[in-house]
Amino acid sequence: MVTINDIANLSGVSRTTVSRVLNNSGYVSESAKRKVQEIIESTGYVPSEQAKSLRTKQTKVIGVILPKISTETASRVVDGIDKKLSEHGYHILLANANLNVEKEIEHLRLLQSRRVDGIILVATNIETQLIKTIQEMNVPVVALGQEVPGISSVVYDDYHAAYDVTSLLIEKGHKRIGFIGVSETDRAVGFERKRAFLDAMKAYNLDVYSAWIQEGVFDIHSGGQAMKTILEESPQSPTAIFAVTDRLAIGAMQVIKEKNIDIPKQISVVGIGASDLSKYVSPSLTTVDYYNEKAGIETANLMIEQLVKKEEKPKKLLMSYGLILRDSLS
Amino acid sequence: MVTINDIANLSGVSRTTVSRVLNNSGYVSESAKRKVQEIIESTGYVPSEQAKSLRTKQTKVIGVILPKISTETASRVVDGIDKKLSEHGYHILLANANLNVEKEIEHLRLLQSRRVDGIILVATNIETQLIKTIQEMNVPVVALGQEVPGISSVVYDDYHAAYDVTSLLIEKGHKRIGFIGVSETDRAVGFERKRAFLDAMKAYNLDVYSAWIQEGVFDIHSGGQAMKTILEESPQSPTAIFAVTDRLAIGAMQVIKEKNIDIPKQISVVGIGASDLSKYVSPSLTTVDYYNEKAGIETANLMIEQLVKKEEKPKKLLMSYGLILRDSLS
DNA sequence: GGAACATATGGAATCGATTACATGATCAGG
DNA sequence: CCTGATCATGTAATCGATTCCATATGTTCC
Repeated sequence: MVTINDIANLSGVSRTTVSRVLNNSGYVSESAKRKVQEIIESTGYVPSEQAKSLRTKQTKVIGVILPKISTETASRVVDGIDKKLSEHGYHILLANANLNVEKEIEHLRLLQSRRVDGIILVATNIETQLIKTIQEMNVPVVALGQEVPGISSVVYDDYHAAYDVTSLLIEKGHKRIGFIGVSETDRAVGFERKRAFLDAMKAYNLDVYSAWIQEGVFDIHSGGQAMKTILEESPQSPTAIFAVTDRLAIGAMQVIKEKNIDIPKQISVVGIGASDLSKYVSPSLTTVDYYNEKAGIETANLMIEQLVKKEEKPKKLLMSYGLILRDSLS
Repeated sequence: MVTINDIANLSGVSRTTVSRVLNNSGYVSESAKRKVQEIIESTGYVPSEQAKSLRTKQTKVIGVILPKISTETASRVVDGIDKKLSEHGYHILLANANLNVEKEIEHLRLLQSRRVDGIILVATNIETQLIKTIQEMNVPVVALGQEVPGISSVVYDDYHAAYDVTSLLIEKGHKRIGFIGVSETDRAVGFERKRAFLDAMKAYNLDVYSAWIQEGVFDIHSGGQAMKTILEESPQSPTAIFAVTDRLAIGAMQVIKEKNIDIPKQISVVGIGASDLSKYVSPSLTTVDYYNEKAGIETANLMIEQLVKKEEKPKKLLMSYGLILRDSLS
């Protein structure tokens, strides 16, 4: 591999001069510049960012830790992050935590060893050990999806989104409403959305039956299982189902349709996420758009602010959301 | 940031010894080892891969160039790639070409400047300039999705998949078959799948009407547009539609349903891709599973072979595929 | 004509690791 | 007691860039 020294020798100048040509800095005569560029061209020399980073102390790489790569949310978010970061010449180093907290911590260390300029943590469960690790590192970290104490984060407005969805159902006249959630250890999706649901029900003085409150695990199948339980374990069926994710909602819809219960005439269903799926299932699913790509962009923005403007104080950004009314609701 | 020198000073040994402890190599006394480890622990020292790579000439990073990040195919593929690469201690540096050939070339250079150990190119259109650039670089490159001359590639069996799908329709008794493709500049999706369709029609002595051959651009909407043209521009409608991607097929289905034409009684629809969507639209879509994650794994495997076993000779791997029969076909 | 300044270039230290080589101690075997 | 392993550690070069500082040559202005 050809190095700056080769270029220097071949052009008959010092590597200092070559460096000047490369970075367009300092004084270089036109003739020297031409000569050097000519040699660079003919040798196909590409300077090593490696070596440069070692000296300049910045890699122009941002590590992105994802809970899982192949999800719609993740890919939208990464798309947004990349859009913004690439504008500023940053690259993304990907790390897949695979829903595993230990791996998340391991990746933090790994990214640190790669001397990334910053780390974006697309978070699920926030654990004390994780927070501790983050605080020990002196690399800017920005979280997306869950609030992490002490660092900048972009969070979805889970509480209000879920509250609005529930209110919507209630205002449409529903009184018997079922709920399909996920484990409350997931603070945003599990805990907050459930809290909002319960609060809204209470605000409207509606009863909540425990048999109608079920839990799934983020996939379509478990949404169906939860729905089965709701339908089978109680004498009376709810007239509406609020599932905390689109996939859970779609699983529920499948089961409802299998039982020849009409959606939305007999049971309305709503989800959260505005997945591609939600638009094309039938009936189309009423859901909430979380603007994931925008969230990615905003997260990258916070990162850039910390890197470029040396912003120290952690910021918290609350994303807005949009209700999408479709046919699964009446 | 604490360096190996700091550790050396604090532990009262040379940095050579620290390096030995770090890499578990050479001779180090138990006492020295303990001392060094203790200091490392207490300072939270993380060695710089940066500096290490500069010396050892390998970064343990693989660049992955994607035509577009937020697609189902891309995320499945990346998932597969990451699974295999992480087993071998490699990380992924992401590059988004955004369906832009110039950006693809630009990213090749950028990745080269980062001294990645290899590059995986998830390809769409192969252009001569791109091939030239690849050949000039002395970094292992593996392509996925399209065959690139001179380098290892993993390709889907577009021809046979499309031929099988067409035969399937014909054997179900369909004679009037419409086709929704994409631009033939996309060799795999555009050219090969169309060629297979035409070949199969010919083999069964079936006529192909030009009004029934339409083109879209990879999204659901354009599938619908193509379908509208097919239905409106010809006196007689086809009894089956073969769309080269699931999204095109789903767009077509939407339009067919809007016109109150029954799927599959009046028109059957098939796609390719086995997208999540295909399973949950109604009727569910008959499609072809391309095993994207597996393809990602295999691609990573080829890369590992080149890196670890120093395999020189380019290999070509043809992926298998699986027909998924669902309700959109009769 | 010399001080002050702009222009052009190179020498050498530096970033944080690895590693070839040298050196010194310890110990076993003849 | 000497020889040659084996063990333990350190010195210094190296990877490929950037950058501070020194030096040399013009150029300008009083």
